[in-house]
Amino acid sequence: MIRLSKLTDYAVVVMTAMMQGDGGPHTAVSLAERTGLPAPTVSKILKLLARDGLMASHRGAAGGYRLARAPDAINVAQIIAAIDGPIALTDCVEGAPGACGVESLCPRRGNWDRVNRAVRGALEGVSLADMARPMFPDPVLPKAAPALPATADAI
Amino acid sequence: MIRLSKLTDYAVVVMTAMMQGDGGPHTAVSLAERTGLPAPTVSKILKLLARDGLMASHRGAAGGYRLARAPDAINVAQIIAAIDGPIALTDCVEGAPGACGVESLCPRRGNWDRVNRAVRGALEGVSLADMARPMFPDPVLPKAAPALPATADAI
DNA sequence: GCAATCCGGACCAAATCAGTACCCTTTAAG
DNA sequence: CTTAAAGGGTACTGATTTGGTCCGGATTGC
Ligand code: FES
Ligand code: FES
Repeated sequence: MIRLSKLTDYAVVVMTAMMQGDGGPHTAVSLAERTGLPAPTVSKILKLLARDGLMASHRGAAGGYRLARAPDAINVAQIIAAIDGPIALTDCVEGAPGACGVESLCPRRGNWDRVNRAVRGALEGVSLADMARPMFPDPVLPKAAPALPATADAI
Repeated sequence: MIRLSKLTDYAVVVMTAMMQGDGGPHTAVSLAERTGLPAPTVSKILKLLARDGLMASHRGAAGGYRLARAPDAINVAQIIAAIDGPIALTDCVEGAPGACGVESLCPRRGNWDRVNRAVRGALEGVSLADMARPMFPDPVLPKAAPALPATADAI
């Protein structure tokens, strides 16, 4: 189903949660409470995001995390890259030669690259601000539940 | 790493292999020989592709598989959908409500949909014919090995 | 009728992922 | 200076997914 990992999903949840409130730093546990996610998991996510420079972390007694950039300067491609590693759909797109089993027989040894580029472009086009745009002024408040068109939408 | 499954990769290998030769049907084992993949696996792939109408199958003594459409009328999105199931990056994009754990707290309960659409569009833009375009006139013949720019390319 | 071929499902082993726990380092507050 | 509140890192385990294999049918051509 080509799904991205649940952690990445959570990362967006956490980051959107950080967008609200004053500019002060958020601690891991406070974010966990607000998102309803387990605290250790939130901590893990924040660490990964900080490692890639999407978060500014501040240690010590009154420390916490803060978004490193404005929400519209962060796109989902960056978030995915931080959690799941580089965006590469296949093995053979990497630098490592021999990663692919059928290497010498395979006709399109570099054509997935075209697909990669297309997907990456699509992902870069969506910013964190876009993801947070609708509903979130405060609590749940699903204004009549958008009623997704269900399966008819999946390819 | 948001990778697509190895089976999907193989599916493209098999399909490009089917593009060469006359219009006659290909048997599963002959394709296995030519691609170097294990025969049962090839069979499995062909079955999945046939189920989604990408292949025309013919049973019986002189049976085999055949591409249902012209190579440029098949895009990678369709192949992925056939092997991996519908292209949906997250649970909550599906029709099933309650699939997502943090549902009621989650702010962007339909915004991954935007990302999905973008990715799907990107995938639909690449056809099977595109994937097979360079090298394949006959055997391996890697004309000086494209030398992919390695990691610098991954996001 | 017989052999070749596809069809559909069940099945197992391996890899990956999610989640948790533990301990260390850093830093501000008192 | 001391202490406690935070993040930093790593390692482990259970659950889930994936890759690959197998087998007993159903179909068709000779
Ligand atoms: S799949 Fe990697 S070279 Fe063909
Ligand atoms: S992740 Fe599914 S509703 Fe939020």
